[in-house]
Amino acid sequence: MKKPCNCPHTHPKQELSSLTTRLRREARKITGPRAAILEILHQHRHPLTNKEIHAELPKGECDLATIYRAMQMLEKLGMVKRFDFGDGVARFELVVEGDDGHHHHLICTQCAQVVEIGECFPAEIEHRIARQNGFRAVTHRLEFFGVCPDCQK
Amino acid sequence: MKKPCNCPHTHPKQELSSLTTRLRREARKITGPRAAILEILHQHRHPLTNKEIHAELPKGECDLATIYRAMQMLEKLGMVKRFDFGDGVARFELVVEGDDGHHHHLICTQCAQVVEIGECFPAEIEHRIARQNGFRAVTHRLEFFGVCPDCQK
DNA sequence: TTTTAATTGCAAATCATTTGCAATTAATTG
DNA sequence: CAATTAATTGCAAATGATTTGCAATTAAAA
Repeated sequence: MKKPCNCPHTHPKQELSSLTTRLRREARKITGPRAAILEILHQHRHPLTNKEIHAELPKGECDLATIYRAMQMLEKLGMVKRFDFGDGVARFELVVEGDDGHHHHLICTQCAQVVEIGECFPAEIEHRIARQNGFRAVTHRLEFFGVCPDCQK
Repeated sequence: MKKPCNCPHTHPKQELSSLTTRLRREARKITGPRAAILEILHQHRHPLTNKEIHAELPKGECDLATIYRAMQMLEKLGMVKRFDFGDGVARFELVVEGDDGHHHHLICTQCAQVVEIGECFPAEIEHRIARQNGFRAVTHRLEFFGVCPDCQK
């Protein structure tokens, strides 16, 4: 379950400083480890596991436990979104300010390649499901799985 | 994350024997622990965790490791379907013969009550997603979360 | 009933994630 | 800029779910 992320895509420059601003706003310290973690998340568009983030950091830069703690905090602040691909490992993606980060992925079951999906579960159907069962504040967790072009060869 | 399953619903009688038949067909032994596990799954319509299954069994009836092994095997044979509610614990449901068991749930984030959902992600949209990305054999994992009627009070 | 391969119990091993705690440090204050 | 303080970190140990090695047991075939 891994694949080098050779995408040169980085998020808009502005974002990084806005991230530290957001942290400060919450009375949180901008520490070396945190800046480094945000930097890594910033350079990858795909969800990363804590272990992957740890591996990206210069050796000894930051403890794995610190990354776990940072992700918990960032998630609580809504700066990061947690994804579950069903393999028992949490993955995280930076969330653009003002957005809730809700979206889905298409994952290759052979090589774990991840594609971000624009589609979402139809809101009308979700509302109907909520109504029919008397539930409130209904959302969903949705991920697609299949075999990518490369792995079909 | 638990709730007594006070549903008297059991699956059609016929099923149980057909289950053992299926096992035999696969050159698998019908052992006490396995029969007991199938019996438990048979009496519950909601997904159960291995620990819950273990708790349902008469004390000392069967080791937890045996249940883990049995579920792995039953899943491979397609007799059981694994569900992931995102809380780090696997849940299983018996699959009706001839069916693939694909369906979804609506889970209360407060009391963990589970409702089985009839709706599914629209096939046309899924096909489009597969096509647009060149993926084959695409499926999805989908669960809904919200606050149930009881927990709204 | 014998033979044999599948299965089980039990303990130890894995893995991801969390946590206690003392040492370190960012940010504030004077 | 130095002192003060609460937040943060590293490290090791603790958790929890799940897996695995292995010797003893047992279902099913012969």
